[in-house]
Amino acid sequence: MGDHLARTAGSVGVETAQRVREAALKLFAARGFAAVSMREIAGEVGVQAAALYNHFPNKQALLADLMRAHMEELLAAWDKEQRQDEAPDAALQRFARFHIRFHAGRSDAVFISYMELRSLEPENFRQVEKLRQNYEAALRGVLDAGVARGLFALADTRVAAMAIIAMLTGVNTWYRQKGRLNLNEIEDIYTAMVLRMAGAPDKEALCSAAE
Amino acid sequence: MGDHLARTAGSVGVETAQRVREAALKLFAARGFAAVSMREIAGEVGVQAAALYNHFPNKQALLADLMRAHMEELLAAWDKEQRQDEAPDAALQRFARFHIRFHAGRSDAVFISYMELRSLEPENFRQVEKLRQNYEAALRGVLDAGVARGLFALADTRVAAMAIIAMLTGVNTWYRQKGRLNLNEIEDIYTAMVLRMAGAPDKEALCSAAE
DNA sequence: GTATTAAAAGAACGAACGTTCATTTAATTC
DNA sequence: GAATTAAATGAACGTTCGTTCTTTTAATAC
Repeated sequence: MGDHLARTAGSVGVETAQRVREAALKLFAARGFAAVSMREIAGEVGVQAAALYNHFPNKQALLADLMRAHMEELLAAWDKEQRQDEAPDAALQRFARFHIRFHAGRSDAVFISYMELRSLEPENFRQVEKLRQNYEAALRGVLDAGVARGLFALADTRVAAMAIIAMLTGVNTWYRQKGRLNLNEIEDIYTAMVLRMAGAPDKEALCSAAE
Repeated sequence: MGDHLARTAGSVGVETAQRVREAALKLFAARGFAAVSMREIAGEVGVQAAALYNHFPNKQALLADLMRAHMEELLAAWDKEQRQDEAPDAALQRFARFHIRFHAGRSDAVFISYMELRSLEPENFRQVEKLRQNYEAALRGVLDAGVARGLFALADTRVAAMAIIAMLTGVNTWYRQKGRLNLNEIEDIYTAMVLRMAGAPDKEALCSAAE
């Protein structure tokens, strides 16, 4: 007997915890933090709700874990992507491509990170918000450098950074793997728009049509 | 006796319904549809939860009412804003200013309309999504006209319309009435960015720095 | 191989949820 | 001014929620 009781054969803590993260990510993104129950997450993992508490102290900590992890991965990935002594226009182009590509593969985490900030308790919010600001500051650094060298014509790099990130992140609301455009095409379209938006000299002379 | 029972003096149905809408809008925006209870909404209005059901059949219908109303107001307002025979670049500029200004005064409704689509049951979702697509189509019409006349250099007006709307709507995540920039300044910055992004000939010759 | 620890189950907790109902009172109709 | 309708109340419905507790079994340490 004992075929439905207690610790199951082959269960490993870290593996279960990871499967809980994945299930929670998917469910929170699809229906929102408040609308998803611990029982649903547990059901997705194939475990009882009480088992979740072996891995996370409570529901809030699970959300905070997901959001913090996402932002830290994002910052680490951009850190790795950066090149020393790259010209601002090339760096901006790199940023646009990076942002689209990184986020496209993580639509659930992106959705959560932009939608569930309000579900975080103050201390968790503070931490995640700080990471988000770091990312924004990284882009602003590129823009500032471009303005300083006269490459970009931007009235306000703070606003521009937010506008660019909002625009790029918006891709996530409609991008589908089997959609009309593949990721490369989307990146091309957006980098062109971003560069032009920043007032960068256009190598394909799109501006030459002016006047 | 009777000081805490039954119909209260001076209560009028349509007024209470409106106050319910306002309370729900505020609470849904702040904490999300699923996280707000009917009792909280009722408390904000100063009424018992059961009284809400005199005005709305259920919680879902209340959300759908808010979202449909917001989208219909948006479309009606843009319809009024449009000018006959306006040049595409002027129309795009008008759209950008309109979108920012309209949304700035309705941050709660905007938040809900972009975040709680997933909380709508299929039929309600279909209706609201249709309205949203109409709005997107309105902007795409401006962009297409501009491309047709050689005023805009856009590789994909579908993508561009979504990018512009995402970028403009992003203002709502940070704009505050007493912030560093007033609404006029924000509109100036964004219209400049949008026009340049579309590749519109720049009257202030910002492109002339190129090459 | 025994003792300990880790990871699960299942039952139960009180609290809160959306909603319904019977009742009461105010406003309106005739 | 009596009858009707509209708008509220308070209590209650059955569910579901996040979480805790005890128990059981698997994996690990000695």
